[in-house]
Amino acid sequence: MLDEVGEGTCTISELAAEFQVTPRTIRFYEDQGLIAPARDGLNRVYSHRDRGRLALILRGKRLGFTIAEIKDFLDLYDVDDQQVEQMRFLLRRGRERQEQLREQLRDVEQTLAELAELESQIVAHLGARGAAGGGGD
Amino acid sequence: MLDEVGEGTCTISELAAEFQVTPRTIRFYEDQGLIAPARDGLNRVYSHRDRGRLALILRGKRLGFTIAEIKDFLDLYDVDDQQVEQMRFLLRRGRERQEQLREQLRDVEQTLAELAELESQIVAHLGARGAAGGGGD
DNA sequence: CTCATACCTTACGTTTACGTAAACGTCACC
DNA sequence: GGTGACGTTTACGTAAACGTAAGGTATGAG
Repeated sequence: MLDEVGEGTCTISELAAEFQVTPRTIRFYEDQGLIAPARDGLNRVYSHRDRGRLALILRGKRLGFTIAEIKDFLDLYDVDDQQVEQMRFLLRRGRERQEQLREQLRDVEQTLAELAELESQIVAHLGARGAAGGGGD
Repeated sequence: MLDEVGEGTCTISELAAEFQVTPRTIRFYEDQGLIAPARDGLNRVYSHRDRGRLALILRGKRLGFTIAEIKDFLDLYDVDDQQVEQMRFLLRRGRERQEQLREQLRDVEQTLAELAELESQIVAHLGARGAAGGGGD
């Protein structure tokens, strides 16, 4: 066990397991410049800070941002909190995304309504033929 | 003007313009079996019904469904009312889709919540520095 | 020495939904 | 009778986010 590089450090597969992703995914993020772990020879060594970055990356993904967007996003959190301009930028991006999502929300709701109607029509139709159409759950 | 094939009919580029898509897109949907216009020789001729189908396709897309899913979805609206077995199948598919959508709905709502929180944090951060960060609407 | 593990890099494969030529037919018009 | 607008088919290109070998390296165990 020669990997005594630091205290809160870990390997790529450990980090991957911790965040429920594959090592490949983490390397991919590195390729894209989202994360830059230290090295012990060739091997990647992840610090507490790296762990934080990965958490932010994955949250960005949950929010539906692209890798490129998340990169900007991360660079924002990088530069110590001074950059008011960049904060405003992020604020704008976030609001844009909110609008997109609200539209999506309306669409989904409308479709749910239509599907419900379709369902009741089918049920009625089946019922009319004496074939109880409960679906058999 | 030899295109007197019907009354409510139109060409591919007319339809494309009407729905803000390219002719290529419409041909692609045809390739995938989502739509099947009549032909005047080689040329495609779109009916009122075709127009309705395209509208449904595009709505499905806005909802983030794949083409394959939309195809099933469309077949749903096609049903000749006779086949009880098929009705039951469709009923099941419809219900499955509703579940998917409800999940999606929850995801979107959660994401919106997270974004809102992010926004308020940023606003607070900007506010704390005396830089009124209203976004300048 | 050999094996098994865990790591590495390079790089092609995958899926979805079209974009973008290429090469051709055909029609109305001047 | 050439020009341009519009149509056709066939087919390769593209972007996102990894998956998935292929092949090399380092290390501890037996």
